[in-house]
Amino acid sequence: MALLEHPSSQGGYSLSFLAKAANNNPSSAMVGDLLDQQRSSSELSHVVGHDSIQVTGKVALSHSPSSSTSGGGGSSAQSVAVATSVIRRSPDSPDSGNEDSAWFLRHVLQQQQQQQQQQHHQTGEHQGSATPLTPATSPARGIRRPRHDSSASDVEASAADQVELDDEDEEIDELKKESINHSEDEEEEEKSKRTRVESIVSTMRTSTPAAINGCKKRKLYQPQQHGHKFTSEGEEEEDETTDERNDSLSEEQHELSMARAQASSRSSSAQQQQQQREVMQMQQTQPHDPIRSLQERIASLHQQRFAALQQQQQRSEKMNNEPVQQQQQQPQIRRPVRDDAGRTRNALQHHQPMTFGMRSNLPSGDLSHVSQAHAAYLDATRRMLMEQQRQQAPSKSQHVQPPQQLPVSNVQQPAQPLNTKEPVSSNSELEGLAEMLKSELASSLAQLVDSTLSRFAAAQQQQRRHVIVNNQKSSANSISADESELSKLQRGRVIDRGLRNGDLAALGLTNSPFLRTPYGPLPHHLFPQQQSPNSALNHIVNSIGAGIHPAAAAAAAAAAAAGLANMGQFAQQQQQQQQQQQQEEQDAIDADAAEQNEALSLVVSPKKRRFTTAAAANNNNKTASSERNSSPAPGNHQNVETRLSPLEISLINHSSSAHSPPPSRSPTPPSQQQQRYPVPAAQQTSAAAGGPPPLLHHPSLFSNYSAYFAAAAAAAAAGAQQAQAAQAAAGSSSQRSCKSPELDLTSASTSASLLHPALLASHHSHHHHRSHHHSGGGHHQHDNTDRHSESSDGASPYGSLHQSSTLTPMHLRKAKLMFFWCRYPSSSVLKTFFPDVNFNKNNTAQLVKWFSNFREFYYIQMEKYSRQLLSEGVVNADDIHVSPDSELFRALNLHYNRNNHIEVPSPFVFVVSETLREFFKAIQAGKDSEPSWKKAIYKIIARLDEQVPEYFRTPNFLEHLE
DNA sequence: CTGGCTCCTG
DNA sequence: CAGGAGCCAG
Repeated sequence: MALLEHPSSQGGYSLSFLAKAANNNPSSAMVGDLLDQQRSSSELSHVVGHDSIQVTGKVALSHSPSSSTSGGGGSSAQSVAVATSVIRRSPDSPDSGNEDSAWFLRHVLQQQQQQQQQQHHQTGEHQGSATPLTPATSPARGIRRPRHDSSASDVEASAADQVELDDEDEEIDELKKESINHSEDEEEEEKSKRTRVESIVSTMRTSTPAAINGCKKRKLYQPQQHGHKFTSEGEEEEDETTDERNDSLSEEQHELSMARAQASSRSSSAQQQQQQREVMQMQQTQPHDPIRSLQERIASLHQQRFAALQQQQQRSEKMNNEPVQQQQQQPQIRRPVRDDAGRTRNALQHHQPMTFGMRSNLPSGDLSHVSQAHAAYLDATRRMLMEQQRQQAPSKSQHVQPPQQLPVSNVQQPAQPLNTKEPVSSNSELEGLAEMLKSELASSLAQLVDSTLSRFAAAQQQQRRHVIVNNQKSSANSISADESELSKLQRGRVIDRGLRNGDLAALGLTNSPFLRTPYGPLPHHLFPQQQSPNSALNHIVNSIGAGIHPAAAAAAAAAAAAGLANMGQFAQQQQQQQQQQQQEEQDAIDADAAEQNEALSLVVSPKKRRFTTAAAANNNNKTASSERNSSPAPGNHQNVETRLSPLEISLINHSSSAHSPPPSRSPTPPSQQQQRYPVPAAQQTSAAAGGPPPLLHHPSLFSNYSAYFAAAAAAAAAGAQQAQAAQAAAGSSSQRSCKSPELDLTSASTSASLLHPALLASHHSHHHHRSHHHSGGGHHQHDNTDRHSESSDGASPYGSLHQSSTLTPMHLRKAKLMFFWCRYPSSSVLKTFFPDVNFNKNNTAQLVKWFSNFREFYYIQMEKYSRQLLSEGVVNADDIHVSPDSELFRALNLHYNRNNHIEVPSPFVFVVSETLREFFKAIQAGKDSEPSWKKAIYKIIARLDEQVPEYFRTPNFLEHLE
């Protein structure tokens, strides 16, 4: 529940920002949409892997501790319903016309036309099944999947689909009914979102750098998130804004925006406005350009997906009563949920809690926007097939129904996303379409990206940079609304991530400069690597990377590599790698997200230094963002809100809901549980219902990031070669850290997560030298340092790193921040987080001593506070809920996080509450009179250690700590 | 014996 | 926080 709080608080900001962004920066929103679309499209090919991943993630989540905590299901379901309702509404293009400016109206009209045309095209292409996948079908799926057998469900779904096409409004009404309170707001929001999206798309077309990014669909999501995180840096600003806007937009809007974005991206590459118009015409009439035709198809597919997702969500909401069904549905819903939840949350503050709950549920499924997208896509394709079959022979429709089972199949068969799903549908047509789309998208995207991006990227990049610079120059308050919006949006997203992640996300570090830094460098790193495979890819990557988010660039590079390279095997390998990396990265992403959030606060201090020019540029951007955040209240507010909100919410939930107890007693923090322990779907549902919210959040966050990371990883892998990837993985695995054996077990799944793709890439590029040295030189250093005084830093032969044997106050700060995750770090692990230190016996002991001192203070505070609670008449340890705004946390934060470099991670909040309970119980039992009565508590707390976010290993980390 | 931790003190 | 003492485990 704590997680929920964070998002909500942030959501408020994000909402306001979103609104601003929508009004002020339609382009950014467009970019986000484009990115999303691109991701989805690109992801399609790789979907299979993602799906499988998602499933696993869900399982893990469900397993976690939540079984005990069964309370939140209802809320989550409601939130889901809300999201779905929103989505449904969004599909209705006509409604979107509310936007302020005539311009918006134009766009809306155009969009509507486009949509209609697209639909027609789809139908024509797919044999008329194109009708929106929509809600009816999706819900049916949700039900179906669980039940598998029910032919009735299939019939309903088919009927629903038909109805849906004609009567989206009705669906909307239903949704409204479901979410009575939220419906009105949602509708308005949806309309506004649509309009925004349209405007954005139009702007995108005109401005389009984003479009370039959009080329690589999958990565787009991830990059966006990253971008959000890093928005402060500047280059990412547009993307972030777009993302934020997207968040605000309903899923349906997303679909539309995606389609539009794709079209816009292409058009933008060619020519902005004219292109837009052309695209519209193309869609309507016929696409002369293969790309456009592809875009249209994709857009239609996306729309269908979204519709299906929405339907599923809606049904899932309905199904909430039935946990099992919900669980089954979750996989498909996950992605939409995440987007919807996050965005809706931003858009609708009232719904925030609900959306959070939704997120939590969905995230559990998680990871996978891609998987969800795939599921949606599959659903759409299925529906199409179904319709076709109906037309031909009603009986055949049943075959289509099998799609419900698809989730399972997807899970089993990660390799072929589209194909796997299609087979389920049992229609070769779908497969053919999927393949066609994939190939077309890949080729078209690559070409488009190359040509358009190369042209526009440079100009756009320059412009963006200029803008960023200007923004940076201006004070945070004075900073353009866009930037502020971006930063806010980023925060919001970060929060979302954090929530989803549960573990690290809670930290709120997502915005942390760390993350940003990696991204900045990533593109550059990626480029060289990618260059080897394809020059074309390099171009794309370079253009994208320079102009757009690194993540987007990475994604684009990956997509380009996959598509252009033709290297079937090679591409496949990359995809596989990406998938694997994505899984691993998902965890890392969570951490990153958390870090980023914190980073924002940290960013506040402009002191950061960066070695490379690119880094400098990034830094500038970051600093600007940081300044924004810090100087204006927003940064602080966010932190404060997030901190307070989670605990408060948790408390509220506990008090209000019977189920409330979620986190209280579970030995391990929810986040850990989620990541580490695979949970059965059934459990998941229970967890979602009553379980701790954090778990659910993870998946959604992961999905976005995971895609990005996967793309980045894939790009890196492709370019850099597997060897490097292996090294990176090994390094990350070895680095990871913190101990608790029990947790480590879980880490097996999460181990990969530690590494951020971006970080890895950056590390490789920048610190590749280091890694080599580490293996060999590290020992030498130790030996030398051990005997001799720590004195000189010069010892390090490692050129890039200026190592010193002395631990500086900055190192102390970093160690303190690390304490939020790890109370009992092993010295070996600890050393890995201070690569700039030449460790010898002395400084190692010093570092260990620090943590010992940290613990001492921590336990003193805990004992003190627990005694206070006892004196206040608290009887039941389960009633103890620590609020981030409590005196205890103020004291702890003062100690470990004086400058509020990071937001207190939710896992730490959990640890604190758990520690308090243990102390409380021990004191209550009078054990404090016993000799070493604290040791038992120490053992318990030692088990709660989590891996320190991978970004803490970033060489630039210290720079971020002012 | 070493490493690591806790406890106590300054 | 750092030092020092004491305890414990490998």
